[in-house]
Amino acid sequence: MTDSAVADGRRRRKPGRPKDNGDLRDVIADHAEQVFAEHGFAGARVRDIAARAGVNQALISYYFGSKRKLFDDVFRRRGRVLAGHRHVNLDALLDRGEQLAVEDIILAYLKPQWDMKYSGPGGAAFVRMQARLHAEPEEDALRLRREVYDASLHRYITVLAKNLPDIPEDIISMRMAFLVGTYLFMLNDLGRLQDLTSGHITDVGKDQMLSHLVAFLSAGLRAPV
Amino acid sequence: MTDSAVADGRRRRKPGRPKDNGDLRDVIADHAEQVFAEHGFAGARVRDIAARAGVNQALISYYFGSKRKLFDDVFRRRGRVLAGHRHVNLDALLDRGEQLAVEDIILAYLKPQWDMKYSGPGGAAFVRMQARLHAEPEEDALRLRREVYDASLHRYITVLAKNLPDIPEDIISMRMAFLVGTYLFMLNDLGRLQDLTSGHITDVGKDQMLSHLVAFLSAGLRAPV
DNA sequence: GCGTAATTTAATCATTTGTATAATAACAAG
DNA sequence: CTTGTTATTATACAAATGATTAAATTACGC
Repeated sequence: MTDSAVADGRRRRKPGRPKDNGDLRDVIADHAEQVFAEHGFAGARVRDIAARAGVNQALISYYFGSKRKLFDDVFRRRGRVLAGHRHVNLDALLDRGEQLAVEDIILAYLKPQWDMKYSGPGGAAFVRMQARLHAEPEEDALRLRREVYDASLHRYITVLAKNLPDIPEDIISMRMAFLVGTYLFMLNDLGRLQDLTSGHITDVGKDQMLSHLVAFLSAGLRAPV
Repeated sequence: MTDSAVADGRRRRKPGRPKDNGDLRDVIADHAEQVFAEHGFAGARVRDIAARAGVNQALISYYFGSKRKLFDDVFRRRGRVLAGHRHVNLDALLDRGEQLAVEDIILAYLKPQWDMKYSGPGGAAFVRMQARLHAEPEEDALRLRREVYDASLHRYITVLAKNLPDIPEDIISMRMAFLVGTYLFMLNDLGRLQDLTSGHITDVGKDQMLSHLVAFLSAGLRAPV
């Protein structure tokens, strides 16, 4: 339901450039995000994306070249935003100068993803795309992941290492990898937490959940070697 | 010479029941496991599975009915084994009677999965199948997950709650959900840990990795509320 | 030995899928 | 007004896909 002024109203039968030229490219990307999130790359159907975006199927070849390029494009778009926020948050922390708590650093890393998830359907879809991409062993997927995550994750590891002098940087690296798994898995669908635990978790709000997660992960990161 | 029988003189199998029935059903299941792990459900091709198993494509319909049923079947097969080991491990712990350490409980839960992963190609494939299945929002996938994980996870939560009286059972449930995400994500491909951390982790053996993980998760579980 | 049921194959079917092509309309430039 | 460029559509296609069919062959109970 990402607004597409073009999507519902008009049904032009004849080909040709419409009067109100569009950023149909963005409309396509938005809907593609949803479909890829729901079905994964292999499961997504180009026809479905085109239909939901309310455009002709050929348009997606026209704008993106191929299904794979569309996927990469959509993923990078959000990925860059995410990485940007992470960098900004860490910079802000470092500017404070004081000694940082592990909790603050973890929160700075997690919060952008959290906010993105709840920023709208597109954000939630991106989280699901990430979870799926992390389960793909293919080379393409690997490159994309590295491209998106590498830089900011590395900075956080360095800062954490400085704040946890008793723990070797190797271990911190490893634990940050644990962390990525934990939050992605969970953010992927909060609702599923209930399933995993047979309905025990019901009335925990998203903010509360985030702080629970930060507490859990911070304790793990600090665990004595 | 349009006779189809001997066109290529190689091993052209005539139809019919083979002398020694070598349970092709299991052969198919084994190879299906691999293919589903590599490409996910949607990405897997029935033809590919049949080809790798060295059987005719129709045979998989004959034995399993459909692609989806084949997937479920394969998944359940391993899932039951896994759940069985978890139950056994926990029973053994409880029989000891003494006060249990959180580390022991976590290890009892994780070890079967670990062992399975390193028990052979089938075990490793199953781990990847799990990671993929957990990223699927479809209803089918959800039911299957519940069916496999529910019972044993629940028991572990109860035992943990008894051993961590300061932490409400709700919180333990939530943290166990975190735990599932953490270990699945990581077990999915140990090699990828290196990617996530830009090659920082190299010479950590699988046993060592397991104890690192147990330390991390136990600390997280024990974190004060 | 014989008939029947079980197992396996080749061949094919009906769709689905990603992509390509040609036509057409809006718009800009000259 | 003509011409060219760009955005969009309907249509089509060749390849791939999950499933089915009919026949072939053998194991096995009687």
